[in-house]
Formats: sequence, C-alpha cells, structure tokens
Amino acid sequence: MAADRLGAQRRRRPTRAGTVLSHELIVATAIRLVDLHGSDGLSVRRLGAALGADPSAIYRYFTGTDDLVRAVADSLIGRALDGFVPGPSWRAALAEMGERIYAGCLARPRAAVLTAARVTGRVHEIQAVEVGLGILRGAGFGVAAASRSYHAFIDLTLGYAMLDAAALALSGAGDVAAWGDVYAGLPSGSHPNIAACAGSLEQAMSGSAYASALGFFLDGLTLELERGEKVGGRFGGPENRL
Amino acid sequence: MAADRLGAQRRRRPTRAGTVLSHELIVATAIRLVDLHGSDGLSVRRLGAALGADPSAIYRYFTGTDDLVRAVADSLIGRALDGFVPGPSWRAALAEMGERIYAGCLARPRAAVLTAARVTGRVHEIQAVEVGLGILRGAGFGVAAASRSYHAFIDLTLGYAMLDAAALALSGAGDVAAWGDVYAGLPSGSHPNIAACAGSLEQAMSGSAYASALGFFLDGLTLELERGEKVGGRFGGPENRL
DNA sequence: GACCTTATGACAACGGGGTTGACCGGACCA
DNA sequence: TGGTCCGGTCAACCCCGTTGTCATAAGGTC
Repeated sequence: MAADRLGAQRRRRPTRAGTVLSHELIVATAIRLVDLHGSDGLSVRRLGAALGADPSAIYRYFTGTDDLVRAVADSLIGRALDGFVPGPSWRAALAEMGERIYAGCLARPRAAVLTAARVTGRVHEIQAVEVGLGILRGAGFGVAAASRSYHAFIDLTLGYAMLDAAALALSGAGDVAAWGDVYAGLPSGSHPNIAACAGSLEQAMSGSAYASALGFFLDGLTLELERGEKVGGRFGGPENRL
Repeated sequence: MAADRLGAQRRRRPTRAGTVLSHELIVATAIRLVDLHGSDGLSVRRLGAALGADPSAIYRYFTGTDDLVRAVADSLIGRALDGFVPGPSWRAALAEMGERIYAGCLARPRAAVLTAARVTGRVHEIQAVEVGLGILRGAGFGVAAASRSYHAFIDLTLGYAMLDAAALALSGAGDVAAWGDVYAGLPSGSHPNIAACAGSLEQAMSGSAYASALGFFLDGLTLELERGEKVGGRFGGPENRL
C-alpha cells in the first residue's frame, strides 16, 4: 500500500515530533544524512530519527530502501539539470549536460556513490533522456545511432563521476591515501615506472580525467557524424560503427 | 593483530569442520559467495558458514569487511590480467589491457559492482599500474602525461565496467527492467524523442558502449602523442592538454 | 457538530548483520 | 618437557531492514 506517488496524499498527520512528512522532505533529509555521515550513514532508522518520526513511517512513502535510493538518485538528477536548456550547438549542449551531471555528482560525492549506477525510471531521469536524445537527433543522428550514442555518453559521464566521487568520498579514509602511501615509496628496482611517475601519479589520481575524456568522445562523435553525413545523408544508417 | 600479509603464517589449525584457512581460500570463497547470492550476499557470517568456520575467525586474516573487499578486488585484477604481456604496439597493448579488465568485471558482475571503484593498494593493482605506465611511457609520453593518461584510461575502463556490471547484476531485479517497462510506453506527445527511439533504446541500454568509447579515447591519445612529438620531441612537456 | 472511513504515524518484534573481548587448545621452539 | 602465542571458538554488543498490529486524526458526508 505504500508509495503511490500519483497525486499528493490528502491526509497528513504531523509526527509526534511535529514534522509533516512528504516524499520530498524524506528525500531531502536522506540526502542530508548521506552528505553528513557517508553512504553507510543512510539507514531507515537514522532517517526516521532525523525526521523526528518512527522509522516505519517511511514505508508509507517508499516500498523499501531501494525505492528510496532511486528517489534520491532522481532528485539529484533533477537538481543537476535544473534550468538546463540545450543551445544550438549539439556539441556544446552535450558538453554542458555532461559537465552539469558530473559536477552534480562531485558536489555530493557520498550520495553519488550510492546513486550514480542506478536507473531510476522516474521523472527527472526520463526528462534527461528525452533532452539528451533530442540533442543527438537534432545533430543528425538516426534513432539507432542516437540511442547508442546517448548510452555511451551517459555511461561515460556517470562512470567518471562515480569513480571520482568514490575517490573523493573516501579521501583520508584509506582508499585514496593508498596513492600517497603505497605508491610513493615503491623501489625503482621492482617498479621502475611507478617510481619514475611517483610525483605526478598522486596528483593525477586525485584530479579528474573527465574533461579530456569527454573531449575525446565528442571528437569521435563529430567524426562519425561527418562520415555518416557524407555516406548516407542526414540519417546515418544503423550500421555505423558506434 | 590481524592480517599481517608478510610471510605465510606458520601455525595453521584446522577448523572444527576440518578446513584449513588462508587468505587465498577466504578470498576465493568470498568471490564464490558474491557470484552466488549477489553483492548483498557477502557477509562475514555467511562467509564463515561457507568456510566451515566461525565468522570471527575471518578477523584473524582481515581487519574487517573493507579489508576483505579490497583483497577480493585485488584478486580479481590479478585474474583479469593473469599472463598479460604488452605487445610492441602501445595502442594494441592498452586496448587489450582494457578489454581484459572490462571482460573480467563483466564475467562476475556482482563482484565487480562491489570492487570496481576501490583502490586496493595491493600487489596485483600495483602490477597493473606498473604495466600500464610502462606501456604509455614506452609510447613516448612523459611522466606527467603518462600518469594523467593512465588515470583517464583506467577510469574509463572501470567506469564502463561498473555501470555495465551493475546493469547486468540487477537484470530483472527492477533497475534494468525500467528500460523496457517505463521507457517503452511513454507517449510521443510529452516525450517525442524517447518514443521515437523506443525500440532501439532498450537494446542500446543493455549493450555495451565500452568498445567504441575506448576507440575514441585511443584515437585521442594517438593524436595527442603525434602533436606532442611534433612540438617537443619524444618527451612532451607537462603542459599537454590531457 | 456527529460519525464513519481511511490514511498514516507509532509500537513491538523478527531475523540478520559487523565487530569485539574472553577463552582456550594446539603448534612450534627451546 | 615446558613456554609462547597463533588462531579458532563462543557469547555478547548494538545496529540494521522490514512487517504486522494497533491507534488516531484528517476529511468527507449528513
């Protein structure tokens, strides 16, 4: 009986602590919790406490943890792309869309780790797919090529976002410290290349490679588009390489 | 007291059930567990049961769940790159390395989801970094460029691997079903692009975009290398774009 | 306002999880 | 033979997700 998201619920009784629950409030509180205590810090019980409500009340709004996480993911997508309207250049539009999503993930790394790999199937994600496909189709890709290109694009973005977010989220907690601690002191005898790169390795690993990877990717798309236009006109056949 | 990985432990007492524990056995059993019951199926208690040992015995070998997961991750890296020797062509070598890691992740998607974002700081990962840097430096990249390129390369690979593994691991469990269920039936009025791409979207989303993305990436690296060689000789300055 | 319906919050309980400290037995060395 | 200590076991701690049941206030109807 939980989580019918159609139509705002009509009867809202304040919690014992006085707060009035809603999907939005719960999701927002969950995001705050994750930001604060890390991705492990999100638990139904803690969320209930943070809301001033009994944990089980959450099950009136979401079918379970999974459903809640998906709602969180969708909310983050919405925030990242809020107010985004693609300009005339498909390349610039795609670049901005990617940068926005990437930046949104890095802004809340702990939440991104939790959500970046999820398919939400909700409004904001659907909207993003719609806009992304529109950009690509407007550029001249056919439906098959646009679908595949969008997939490659969004996975590229989310992949880098998740890895960089994970590195950021775990900063100092052990994982990333390894780049400084473990890799810095390896002897050049057994690991000549690591030793040679010692200084720049840690710096490179803590930075982001998304921007350049996205550039390469867009270059590839551009090339493919030109090739497709030369061969098959505006709607490249489905047999394009990508 | 736990988990001094230096030197094989000398005193091994068989478990009540008769098995003789070791780091390797525990890691292998953990991988088997994850493959079987999914990433949530790995628990210290279940692992203990599967080993025929008390759960707490595991803490004699690993400091905690995190340490164990890192060991699992490193073991998977080792398997993926076992016997890999880069050939003379840096591009082919990097491509094979990427494909191996990617394939290794997809072969055990449930384990990959758990481990792909982790920095293990252990032997196999170190070996992989050493080899990868060697390939790039052999191609002519300077230390800074090689470090950055390796980062971009490995994140590209792991990012796609993790997303595709997640999609595979959750097949039928809700996430991926969304592409068929939610996106297939959207009206063309409100979502014209999704509706137009309906057929190819689901297909595109279930497939992999890694191969083409890797191709784009290698094209970009090649271009950058040529440009660097034209400008600064064999060792391009650290100010290269990537 | 009285009354019924029902949405929704609270409570208690279930099984399972990670982790720890105490215990202890047997393996190794002298 | 005896001491040391590695490493397996046990019991217990507190946290977790989830569910079934109950209680109560919101909202509509008359």
